Amino acid sequence: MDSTWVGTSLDLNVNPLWHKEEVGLKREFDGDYVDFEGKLLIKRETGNLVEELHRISNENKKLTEMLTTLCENYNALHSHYMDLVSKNSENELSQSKKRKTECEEYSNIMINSLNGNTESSSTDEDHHQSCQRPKDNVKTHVSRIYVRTESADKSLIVKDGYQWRKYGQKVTRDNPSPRAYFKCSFAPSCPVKKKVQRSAEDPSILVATYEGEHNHMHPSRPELLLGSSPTSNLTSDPTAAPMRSTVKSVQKSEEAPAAIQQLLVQKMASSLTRDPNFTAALAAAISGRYLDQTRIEKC
DNA sequence: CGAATTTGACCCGCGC
DNA sequence: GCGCGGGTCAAATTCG
Ligand SMILES: [Zn+2]
Repeated sequence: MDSTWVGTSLDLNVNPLWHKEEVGLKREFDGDYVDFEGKLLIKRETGNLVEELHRISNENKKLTEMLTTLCENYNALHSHYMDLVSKNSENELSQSKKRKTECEEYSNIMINSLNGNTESSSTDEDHHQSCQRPKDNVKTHVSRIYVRTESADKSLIVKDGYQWRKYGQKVTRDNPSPRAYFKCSFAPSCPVKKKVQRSAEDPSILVATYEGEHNHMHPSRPELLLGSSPTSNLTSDPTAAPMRSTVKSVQKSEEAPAAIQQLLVQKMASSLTRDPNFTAALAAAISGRYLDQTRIEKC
């Protein structure tokens, strides 16, 4: 996520402008002679800055986890909503017209954040009305999800909040990457399956195909507390490694309709901005990321 | 030690 | 029937 991504609709203080000591610290450097007191002062300031960096990085990590879980929840909710909508239309349809078999609903959902680095996704669209009438198969709710991820290795994992058990992996004909088959861990009471395969054209996109509908609750962790004040969780972890956030830009321009993405962003943002704690925390997170960036490119 | 993953075998539909 | 390609099973293996 880059700052313009959120900065459009969220009223955040993106500019950190923290530590006015920086000017004083810069003034110590004019003239190529730095005396001992200046060194001491610089050392002390550096210590403070490092401590602040750790604190903010830690906070940034927590907020990123929060955002990830939020996106998972959003995705699960959206998928559930799609299921309800399709079921509803199916009921109406079966009462009115039995003959017209509805083509299975390809609901293309967007996911925003997964796996350490958060990125956007794009919906490929084959919204063809090919009302195929195979067997009386109206129950298979197939939904396709395109996940933008940067893990170029063979992890092939899509964190959507549910727990899956892998039961197969095959190489397919026209794709160098294998396809993984998963079942819901609540098998066989929950018949949901999903297939995950890296996209053939862009290897940084995972294509997850969900099939079925969960009949149990979302086992997502509800214990991460959203209402905590952003200044309260300052548990300074000395071993906290700074979050290595890979900064990158969305370059899938031609097949990523930015309008839909903006719409989703606005939808999520409007539901988020009602919580002032969250906005403040997000601002802090962005500041932390900004700090991290500058520190990385400085070292 | 039980659960989850791996991975080759197996199955099944489809075109020839 | 045969081969092929996608999907699943299950024994072996690894993992927590
Ligand atoms: Zn399930």
